[in-house]
Amino acid sequence: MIKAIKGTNDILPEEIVEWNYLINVVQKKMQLFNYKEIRTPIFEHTALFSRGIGESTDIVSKEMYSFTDRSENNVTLKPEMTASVVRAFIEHSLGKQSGLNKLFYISPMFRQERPQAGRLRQFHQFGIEAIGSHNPMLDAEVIQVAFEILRNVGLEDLTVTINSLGIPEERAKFSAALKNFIEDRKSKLSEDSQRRLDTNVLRILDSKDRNDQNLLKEAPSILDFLGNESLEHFENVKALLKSAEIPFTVEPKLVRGLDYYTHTTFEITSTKVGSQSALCGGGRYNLLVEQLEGPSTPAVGFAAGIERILLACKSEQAFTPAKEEIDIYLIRLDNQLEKKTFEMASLFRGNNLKVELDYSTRSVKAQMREANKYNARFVVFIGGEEFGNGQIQIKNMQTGDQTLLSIKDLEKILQIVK
RNA sequence: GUGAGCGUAGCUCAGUUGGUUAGAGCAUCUGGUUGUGGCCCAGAAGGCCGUGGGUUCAAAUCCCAUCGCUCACCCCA
Repeated sequence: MIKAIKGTNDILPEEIVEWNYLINVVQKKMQLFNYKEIRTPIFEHTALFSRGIGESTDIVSKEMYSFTDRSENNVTLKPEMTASVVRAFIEHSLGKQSGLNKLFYISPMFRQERPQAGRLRQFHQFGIEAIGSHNPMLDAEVIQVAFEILRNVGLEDLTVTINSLGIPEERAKFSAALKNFIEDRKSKLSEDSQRRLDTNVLRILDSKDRNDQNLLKEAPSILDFLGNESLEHFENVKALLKSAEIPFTVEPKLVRGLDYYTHTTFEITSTKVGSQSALCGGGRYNLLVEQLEGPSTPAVGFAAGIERILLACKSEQAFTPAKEEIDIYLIRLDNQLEKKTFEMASLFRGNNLKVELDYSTRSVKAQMREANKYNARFVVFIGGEEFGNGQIQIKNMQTGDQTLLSIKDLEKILQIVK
């Protein structure tokens, strides 16, 4: 038997209900905040991601689904959306048409990692890329959109953490200081963190190792290395979040793994989804557009994991989808009447009624059971003596009341059923 | 890439000092008198006990291998 590829999931009809609910909330919120949807191809030239995300990041160095196509192009299934959106922004000169582009997306992403709870090889994200403004209002707005979406789908166990990484010069100074601090304690660190000393010093900060965290208690804080402008930007963002009544905590150790972040970074986590607790992550990336050979343009955005959010919803029992029902189930008392049943179905469906019928030849009892299973509001009996007289029985499944009506009196039938 | 756990019916799971024909609940299907649901009752169908090898008179059960799944680490949504 051929099975789905490891780390990929079928989304069955039962689950689609939850997906649609979430996506609906996302679309409504995006509309309210005036974000425009953008869709980009599912794959891109590999160079876009290696240049955009950062050669040394884990995503690029070991998680990408890359291959060469028949024309010997190096292509990659997109592991995240920011690089693609920025590419489209540059390619279509969106910055020239409008000073500020507020974009959102909903799309599958691909990363070849070992799957676990809340981590898949094909997963789905929605997110925002707001390109074209330095204003801290936009940082705050982006966080607000993410937070409100999560709140609106019914999640309560949410933690918003924010931090600022400043500008590259400030980050470099901090990196050096941190490296210094750590070199002295190198031997006491976990193996993983010792390795990170060479690859990415900043990431030692969010090591999960308890001992590491203890050692890091007295480590320098990025916030002490920020210049006045960076500090002011950060203070502004915090003030705006407060005014929007979004609860947050400042976490100087929140560095995030992608190279392109500057200034604000943030994360929204839940304790309800297992080890992969980040439902949403994002921040400002003022240098990426330029780095991808576009005009120097500031930007800020986030990405949120749909599967993780749904996991959180499930464990918080955040929403209970409404029971599906159908308007009419057609029951034929006589199997000779298939054509007539089909015509009746067309007639009702033509009047915007949700109709179901039996496609096998089954007893009336079996058909009734099916009608019940489908949550039919009404059942129409076709056949028998009354049918010879041009009449049908309509049964209200809730009350059990049954009415005999003439087939030709469509007005009356619709009146009862509507 | 590293580590741990688990594979028995469509689903959730019972089933070892190795011993008849492998079970339950839910779901499915059919009945419970002429043409009527839910609840209830009766019955049916559904399994190479993940796969391959080994030990044994005898393996779902013990051993080895292999595949698959899950969770965790790394890292990220």
